[in-house]
Order: sequence, then C-alpha cells, then structure tokens
Amino acid sequence: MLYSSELIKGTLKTIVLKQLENNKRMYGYEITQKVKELTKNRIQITEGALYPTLHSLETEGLVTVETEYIGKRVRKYYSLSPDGKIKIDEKINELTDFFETMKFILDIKPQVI
Amino acid sequence: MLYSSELIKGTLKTIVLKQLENNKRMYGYEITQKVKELTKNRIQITEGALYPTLHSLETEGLVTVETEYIGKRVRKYYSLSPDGKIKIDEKINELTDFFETMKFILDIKPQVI
DNA sequence: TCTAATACATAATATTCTTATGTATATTTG
DNA sequence: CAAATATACATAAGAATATTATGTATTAGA
Repeated sequence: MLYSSELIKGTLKTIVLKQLENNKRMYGYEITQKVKELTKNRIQITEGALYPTLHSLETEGLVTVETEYIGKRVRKYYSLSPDGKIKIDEKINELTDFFETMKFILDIKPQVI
Repeated sequence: MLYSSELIKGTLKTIVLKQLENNKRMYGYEITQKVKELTKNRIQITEGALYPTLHSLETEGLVTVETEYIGKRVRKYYSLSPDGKIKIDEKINELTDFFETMKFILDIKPQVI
C-alpha cells in the first residue's frame, strides 16, 4: 500500500531533515531507500520530488553538502546545519500539534498498536 | 497559533467531507467558521481554497447542493452523497494510517492529553 | 453611517508534487 | 558476456492545490 500523493505534500522537508538528524550524513538516493524501508513501502520519495527539495534545503541553509566519488560515480552527502537542527525541532513540534488537531476534528481515536 | 499552510495541503477535502458527515447539511461559510472554532483558530480555511474545493467535490459526486435564500442573500447547502459517505471513511482510514507512519519515522511519542 | 461580518465567486500567482526524460556508472542475472 | 536492473545525480513539462487579491452583494452592529 502506498499513500495517495497529496498526503505527503508539505511533509517531505520534515521527513528529509529528520533522516539527516537520525543519520548525520546521507546522500539523496540513500534517503529514499531508508524511508521506503522504514515505512514498508508506504512512502516512496520520487527523484523529481527529492532533488529539488534537497537543493531548496541547501539554499535555505538548513543542510550542508559534500560531494564525493565512489569509483567514478558522484555522491552528494547531506548533513544538518545548526539552523537545520533548530528547524527540525520546530517542524516536529508543529506536526505533532497538527496531528492531534486533525485527529480531534476527524474523530480519530487513539491507536492501540 | 496558525499552522503553516503546507500542512493543510492534501487534507482539506477530508476536513470538509468530515464536517458534512457530522452535520448533515452545511454551507461553505459555516464550514470555515466551524473548523476555525473546533481547532481554536489553528485551521482557518480561506475562501479561495474552500469554494473551488466544494465545486470539485460536487463534480466528483461526493456532495450534493441545495441553493437557498436567506432574505436576499444566497446560501448553498452541501450534503454528503452516498459516494461521499464511502469516500470519507476511506480517507479517514488512510489518514489514520499515514499519521501513525509519520509518527513512527519522526519519533513522535504518543501524546498524553 | 461606516465598518465588520456574512456569503458567494474567480483570477493571478506560488508552491510542490508527478511524470517523463536525460546522463552515466555499477551490479546482477540469464 | 550481454542485457537488464540498480545506483545516482539532474531538470523540464505538466497537474494539483493552495495563497492572495479582487469582485459583488447583503446584513448586522458600533
């Protein structure tokens, strides 16, 4: 099962920043695979969404980049910047609050896992 | 506090359909006020978002419309169609699952209210 | 009487995604 | 070993859906 695409909208930057917080240093393709694995194929980040997002995060100063070569193949490793560390906490707090509000207005009962 | 706009994206139709499930029959402006009140001003649906969404739901056959006049002022009352009733259940199930997945990958602990 | 609230609508614009395409290297499989 | 698949980046065209601005009109309240 894959979520309908509109749900992901607005949460992609948060997902990417969180992965960088958890793993210190990741490259784009690695992020897509990690998220796919963690969500059991429910969230599959497309390349057309990922790379512009990473470039945007870089422009905003939330991540830093180091280019490396693995053999002849290029890889761009991304890391959270100090601003990025502040931002991810803010975004998670806002999302947490948002989820509670949505669960309230949609009558979603607490999930017992 | 108002959520940053990108969070609402992709959930507006679900919010509107759920209000119609709860209240049987509502007009557009009433929906914005009800959601604003229920969320303590956290979610404020703008008119530019609401009316195209209602028209879209009508085109999809998920809601039906009745136009009434209150004095000289027009009001369009919306109600869930049978297809809309099925759709809102599907959307809530998907959102519930999505929220759990997001809480998992973002390390959001269960909220004790 | 003026302002704010109610109530609809649409157009221009912005954002952010999907889908398609492009380039190239590395690995796996028949 | 050739072909297919996976890895790894990137961007452009198009779609969806929001914001912001604008428009029209009625009604209520200071």
